Parts: sequence; C-alpha cells; structure tokens
Amino acid sequence: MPVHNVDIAAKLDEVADLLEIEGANPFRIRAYRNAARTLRDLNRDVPTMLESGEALTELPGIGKDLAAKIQDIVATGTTGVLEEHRKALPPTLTELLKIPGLGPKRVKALYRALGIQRLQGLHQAAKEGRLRTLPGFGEKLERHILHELEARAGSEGRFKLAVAAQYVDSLVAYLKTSPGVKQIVVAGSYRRAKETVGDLDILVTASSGSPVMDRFVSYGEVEEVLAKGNTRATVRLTCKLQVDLRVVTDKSYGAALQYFTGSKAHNIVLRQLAQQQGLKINEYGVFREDRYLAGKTEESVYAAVGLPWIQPELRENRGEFEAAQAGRLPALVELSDLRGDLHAHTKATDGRNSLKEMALAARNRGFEYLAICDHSKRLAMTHGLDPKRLTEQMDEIDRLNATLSGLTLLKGIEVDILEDGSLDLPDEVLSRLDLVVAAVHSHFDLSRDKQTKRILRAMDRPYFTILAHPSGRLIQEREPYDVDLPRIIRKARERQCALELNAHPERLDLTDTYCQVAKEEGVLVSINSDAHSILDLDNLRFGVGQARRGWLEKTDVLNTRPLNALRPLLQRTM
DNA sequence: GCCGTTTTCGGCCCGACTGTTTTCAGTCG
Repeated sequence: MPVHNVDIAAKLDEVADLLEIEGANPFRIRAYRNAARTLRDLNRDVPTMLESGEALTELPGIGKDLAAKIQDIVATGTTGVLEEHRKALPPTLTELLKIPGLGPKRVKALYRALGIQRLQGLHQAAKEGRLRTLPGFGEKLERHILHELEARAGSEGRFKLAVAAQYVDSLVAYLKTSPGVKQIVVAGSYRRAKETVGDLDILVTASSGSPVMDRFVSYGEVEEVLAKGNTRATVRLTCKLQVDLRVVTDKSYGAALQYFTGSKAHNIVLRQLAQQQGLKINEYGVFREDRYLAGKTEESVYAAVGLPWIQPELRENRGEFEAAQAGRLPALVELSDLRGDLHAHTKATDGRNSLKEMALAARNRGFEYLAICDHSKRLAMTHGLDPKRLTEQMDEIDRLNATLSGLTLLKGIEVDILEDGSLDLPDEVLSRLDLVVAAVHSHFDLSRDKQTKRILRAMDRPYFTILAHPSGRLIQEREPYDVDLPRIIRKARERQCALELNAHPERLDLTDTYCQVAKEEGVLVSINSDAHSILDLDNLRFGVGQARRGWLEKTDVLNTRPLNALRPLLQRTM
C-alpha cells in the first residue's frame, strides 16, 4: 500500500498525542513530534527512499528506533507502539486535543471523570454544564469549548488544499500512465483553489477502450469503490478523501470541465444567461434545440453566451459575470509575477535552515530578494530576537549580501504586537531594518473593539510596514480573532502600509474576500510564505491561489515589484 | 527517543498568560 509522508507523520503525531495524555516523558514525546515534522518537510518520498536503500537515520531527529517504526508503518500501516497505546486509551481522545484550551491533562480528566472519548460527548457535556464541575475547569472554559465546537461544525470531512494536493499529485501521475489517456485535469473546488476541498473531481479524455476506469478503481490507495460505470466512478481513498473520475469525449471536454469546476452559484447564472439566449448548457456541450454548438473547450462554452473565458478562481458569482460583460475581468496575478518573499524565518528562532541556506534556496527559485523576519523576544518559545541578537543578525546579513550575487537579503523582523498595541522592540532598533512585519500572537480573545484598537495603535507606530496574517485564523483549527478588518484596511491606506497574505496552507490569511476589499481601497497585499524551512518557500503557490480568488492583479501585490521599486514602498516617512 | 559524546549517560528552547485558584496547574506558542 502506498503511504505518503503526511500519513506516516500523522501516525507519529498520534503516538505523541497518546503519550502526552498518558503523561510520558516530554522529551520522548518531542522526539516523535520532531520526526513527524521532518517527514512533513521532506522533499522525497519515504517509501521510495526505503526502496532505494537509503538510511532513514540520516534524517535529522530519526534514530534507529524511529527508523524501524517508520519502516513498520510503510510496510503495515501501523507500528507496535501505536497499537499498544491505542489499546491503553481510546484512540479518539486525540480528537479532543485539537480543541484550543484542551491539552493532555484536561483531556485525561475528561475521560477519567466523565468518560468523554470524542467531540460529540464533549459537546453534550458542555451543553449540560457538566464540564465546569471538574477541577481545573470553570464556566468560562466551558463556554469557550462550546464556542469552538460549534464553530467547527460543518467543516468536517474537508481537506486543506495543500493536503489534498499531495494526494492529487500522485493519483494524477498514476492515471497518466494508463494507455489511451489524453488529458487529465482536476476540476471542482480544487481547480478554483478553495482553501479546503470536500472531494476531488477528475476529468479524463481517453481513446475508446482505454482501461483508465479499471486502473482508477485498482489504485493502491482506494479503500472502497462507491460506484463504477463506463464513464464515471467514485472511490474513497484510505485517507477518506472521496474522488470522482469522469471520462468524457473530446467534444464535451470543455463543457464538462466548465460544469465540474463550478461553483454551483456560478453555473446557475451561466445557464440562466444561456437560457435567455435560447441555448442550453450541460456537461456535454452548448445546444440550441438539440443541435450541438460548442463544448470542446471552456472558451467555446463561454463564447457561446457572448462572454470571455473566466478564470476558475473567480467563479463564485461574486461579480465575475458583470466584469466579464463589461470587459473588465482582472488579469490575475501569477506565481511567476512574484519577485521575492517578504517573510521568512531562520534557525535563529523557530526556522529550520540557516540564513545562507534560505538565501540560496530563494535564489534557486528565481527570487530577487528575501526578507528575513524572525520572531521578536516576546515569543520566548521560539527563542525570539532581542535587540542584541537582531543586531548580530543584521551584521550577518550585511556580510552575506556582500558575497551573494543575484539575491538580496532584506533585514526584517516579525515583531509582536503586544496587548496594548505597542511593539515588542524599540523604535530605535526597528528603524535600522528594511521592513517591519508586525503580528498578533497573543490575547486572541480581546473584545472586537479592544482588538481592533490594539492593531490600529500598532499601525500608528513609525516603523510598521506589513501587518502579518491579519485575522489570525488557522484553517479548521482556530477561529479568527474578533477584529474590524475593514477599519484596519482603511487605516492601512491612510498609513500607507501593506497587509500580508500569509501563504502558509494552514493560514491563507488575508482571505479572498478581504483581498478584494484591500484592492478596492488601494492597499497593497504582500504574498509571503512565512517559510520556516527552505521547502516552505514553495507554499507561495497557495498564497497566489488565494490572491487570485481575491481578484488581485500583479499591481495589487507588493512583492511583484523589482527591488528598486520595492525599496521606496517599504520606507516610511513618519 | 535523539544526539553527542570526556562513548552508554545526561541534556534536550521556556516565558507569559488564563482561569482556576488562594499560590499555581495547564495551555499556548
């Protein structure tokens, strides 16, 4: 059975979770977490490494013991230590750890005292007011838990785009090797670059008699075949992702692609427009009466109703039809438009790579510049920089810049915005940097008014260039903090500062709709990787997807500027 | 459980905050 690095990492994290609830040695737990992280960040497939005889013990944080366990997982899907601990405790307890406010101790208490094993039981007990009776719990925590549980209802069963992308890539590569296959494309919300996808819709054109359908259902990761006919099959993968495959004719390819890309709201409007012109659009083509008019390409489908082709990311019925009719569709920003990245970390705080490694990786990706923005001292856990260490880093950047060709490192900081809206480092220090990226990492639960004023106050500081991850949300994990973003966007215009679109797949923050607001207000957006390793630099593609959903064009994005045009935009005069 | 040894044992990032307490455990990042 093919096993992906993310799957192995999930098993190791599960061991760590269970050990934590049991109260095991914290360093042992950390060893499992470190190994999981190493595998997630790895740019090679572990099963492939094993096949070619590469030693896993060469990887950081993986010794003899963990290497053997990983081999077990690849071979059998599990390993002894995991099975043991799954017997000792209900394995569903790990679900509870995902609720902010619940750590191992409280989860254990919930289980021991109330017999709570899963989210459903937790919800019930919280509603009945039984949580507050436990030592260490109170009314406030109970309310908080209830709120978190209710906020996440409805998002179950969806996959983050970057996670789905991992499964998609190998499945598509597998299908491509089927005889007779011509075109393969993933449609649906995946193609529209939505931040999460519920299932995958794959379209294939193939010569008649191609065995692609049989190959699809016999893919090694298929857990269950839910339906299988001549032109359509549905399966569920072992990772629980549902995948539809549709085989269509060349003649219908464009119509099917349009139809299955959606969104539903977009397609309804398109079909209405067709109806008004006496046409009918379905997944087979555009028809007048029963006469086929178009459908080979998506362009031909839109052209049949008098519209230019509309980019998939815009297809949400959020004004794209009006823009298309007026000839005002945006020329959406592309990954290749980015000239650099304005937010990356190094080993100095919680990154994995050195300054030099980050610089070389950025240069390899064709960047012109990379801004090093490590954490400030307030984030003690990350070993945040104080003025002295920041100064040392600045000196190191100067030395590196003197020897590097083709890439300029910019001096920056991801400085914490403190509760009162002040910044975690003095102006005198910030003034010596090329840019200041400021971020909220604490006090997420201030009232809307306080949170908004806190950020507005920070934006008034003389050295404030970019507001990092403006809403603070973690997709499917943590709700955004309560803040008046339109007001912050207006402030950004007034103060001539930029907003970040953090491209980390768990953040994608600014969201698409606020990208649109920023664009309307004339506020520049910086698409930043927030890279904590050299591989994270590749996350920019997810940020670009979100930016495109937010209608951003090249000129709306700060880091599409070449360095000489960028520098004046980073300078603040007040 | 890993790592790096003065090679088989000791160190491994820890400070701030919250809600619960009545002096601090648990969680977060």
